[in-house]
Amino acid sequence: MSLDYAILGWLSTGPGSGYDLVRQMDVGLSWFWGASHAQIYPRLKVLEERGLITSEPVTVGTKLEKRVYSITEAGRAAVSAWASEPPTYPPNRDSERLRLIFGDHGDTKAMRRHFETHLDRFEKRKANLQEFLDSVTSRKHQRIEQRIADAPTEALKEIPLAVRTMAYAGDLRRAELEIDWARECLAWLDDFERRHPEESRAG
Amino acid sequence: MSLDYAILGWLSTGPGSGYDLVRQMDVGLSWFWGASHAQIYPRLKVLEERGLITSEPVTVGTKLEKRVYSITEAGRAAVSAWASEPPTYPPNRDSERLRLIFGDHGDTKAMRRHFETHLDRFEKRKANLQEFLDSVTSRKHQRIEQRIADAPTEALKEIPLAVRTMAYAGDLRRAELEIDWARECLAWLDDFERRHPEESRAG
DNA sequence: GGGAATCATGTAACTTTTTACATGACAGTT
DNA sequence: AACTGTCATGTAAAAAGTTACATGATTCCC
Repeated sequence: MSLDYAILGWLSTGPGSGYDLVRQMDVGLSWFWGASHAQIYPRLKVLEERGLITSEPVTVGTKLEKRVYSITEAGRAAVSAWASEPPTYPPNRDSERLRLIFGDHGDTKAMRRHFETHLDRFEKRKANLQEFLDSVTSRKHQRIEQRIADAPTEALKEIPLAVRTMAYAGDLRRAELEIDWARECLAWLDDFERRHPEESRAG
Repeated sequence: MSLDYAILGWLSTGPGSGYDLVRQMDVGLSWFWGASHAQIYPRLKVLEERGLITSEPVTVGTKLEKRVYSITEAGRAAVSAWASEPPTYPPNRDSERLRLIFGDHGDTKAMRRHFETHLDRFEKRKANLQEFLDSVTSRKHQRIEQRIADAPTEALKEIPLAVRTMAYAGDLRRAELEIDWARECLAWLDDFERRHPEESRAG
């Protein structure tokens, strides 16, 4: 179960609460594996039962308690074992392209809206990723620095930053490809509507 | 639920059995929405209960019965309504990149295996997509022809083929991007191992 | 006629994910 | 003192998806 390893992997860079993990989803982790608090809190309990993480309560103010989780040696071993497992590929699930293929092909206005939404979404995504990639390459992330510090040899210190750069730069290019694709689809639609002005309405 | 619309959308191009739909998953539909027979058969019953599809038993040979489903007018209306709904975006779930980010960064051999698997997977995917795209553009698909024939005006006959070409060509470029990405990651790894031959082993 | 592959359809148990419900503390501000 | 936003953690019910179990017919080849 990948969620387990998203949690364990994140905790392998330092302790944190369930809420920290929920926050982390908004600022980077969800590029790879998104999950809501309703999944995270129960899962943390399971991982603790299995001895892969431990927790201690921390009192904030006078009454508010949070549980701060840390990875155990067993947890680190589990991550290490998972890391060399062969990848498994889930089925493709793309509701947007499903709509494009099976949608109402008389309704070019709806098609246009969908392409524009696609374009907008990936332009925003590109901007966010660019910002995030910049912050990674200028080494502003405490948890990545921790990873670098934890590397057992000088040479291996290079890797944590490199894999993140590769991963996020890859995502950035994926976003750029989607932007190009949406623009080309819109250009085709412009051309279609120019050639067939009578069809340029909801069907 | 997108599976419903994958089923309805497919049935909107002509009647077919559950098994036909299962087969279809291997030859095109699963590029967008993969599903196994264990999901499809129960779902067909639900859609029939809701009046979106109807079925009739067809006897093959002397005893074997199959149920052939057809979309109803209510079903077509449901597809049409769904087609103009705004898209919803599911959370990202990419276990491969999760492994890259949180995997064992001392084990460069495992990293290499993962990049090679990625490369291999998308090279195969590219080849399959290329073949499929060729068969689409040379109009060898009966169900696409049906879509074209069903278009209410001459101008709209252009759309079914165009959207499929856009969709599969987009997928092809996505596959090509993944191939480039994997090659670059491997090049980085080659360079790393050249610079640090002592780390070129499982850690 | 036997065997293998494929056609054809289903169910049961389980896991994973989503949506909604639910609660309460703390911090700032008007 | 009331209000708003954020911090913080949970549960319950439902939906969606996977894996395994299960059965029988037909077709084709040997």
